[in-house]
Amino acid sequence: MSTKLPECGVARFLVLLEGPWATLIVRELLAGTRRFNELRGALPGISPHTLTSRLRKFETYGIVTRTIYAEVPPRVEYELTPLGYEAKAILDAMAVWAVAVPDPASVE
Amino acid sequence: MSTKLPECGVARFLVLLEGPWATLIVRELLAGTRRFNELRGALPGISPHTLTSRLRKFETYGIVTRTIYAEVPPRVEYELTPLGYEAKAILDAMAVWAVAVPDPASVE
DNA sequence: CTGTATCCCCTGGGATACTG
DNA sequence: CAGTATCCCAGGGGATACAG
Repeated sequence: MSTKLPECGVARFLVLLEGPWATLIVRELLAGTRRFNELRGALPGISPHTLTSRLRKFETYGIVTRTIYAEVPPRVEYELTPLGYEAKAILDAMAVWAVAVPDPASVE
Repeated sequence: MSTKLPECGVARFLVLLEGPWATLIVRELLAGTRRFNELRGALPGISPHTLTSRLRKFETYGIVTRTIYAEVPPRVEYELTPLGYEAKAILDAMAVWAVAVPDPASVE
């Protein structure tokens, strides 16, 4: 990120899971190994551009592994590393809390 | 956010705490009531523009209250609502996990 | 002090087309 | 199937100046 955020754990998290799709991709992988197009299908609206971009970033941070099977047609599987799986508790907590927050649209 | 994300709890969270500063502001308020300039001082680099923008959004979602004291000079205090405080566990978890993730810069 | 108003930049993300 | 390459857009965010 261009913005220089303060040095704290939360900021590290924000840089890693930057952007609206990042967290959703991790969430999808939480359910198990996924192939490129399986992820696309599970994330309606995401473009291959974005998906590739996020996946590559996760790889460099070591929270996702990319396994290539030299077959025809080619097959590539993405899977969370143990470290990646540990994010599950956080995503679950995020979902629970967010649902409790009232929707301003329904209020105003 | 312009992007239409899937309908799930995690997505709600992402929309609400959109942007790198949002979460950090909540984190700061977790420590207690803060005035506008106290937040600015605690968040080096944030512009009044951004701070105001995020704070207003939090208000509309009911996770932050804005109390205005008709004094001279004017004083305005921001405080998390009980609902807002409940996000503490999530931010703590985020920080713990993120610190465990290796920094790719130090690896490459 | 607490914002608001402009103007500009940057990056995530979409759309589309094309390759190994 | 699994990407990569372009081009474009939206909006978060910074800087600065100004207002209540």
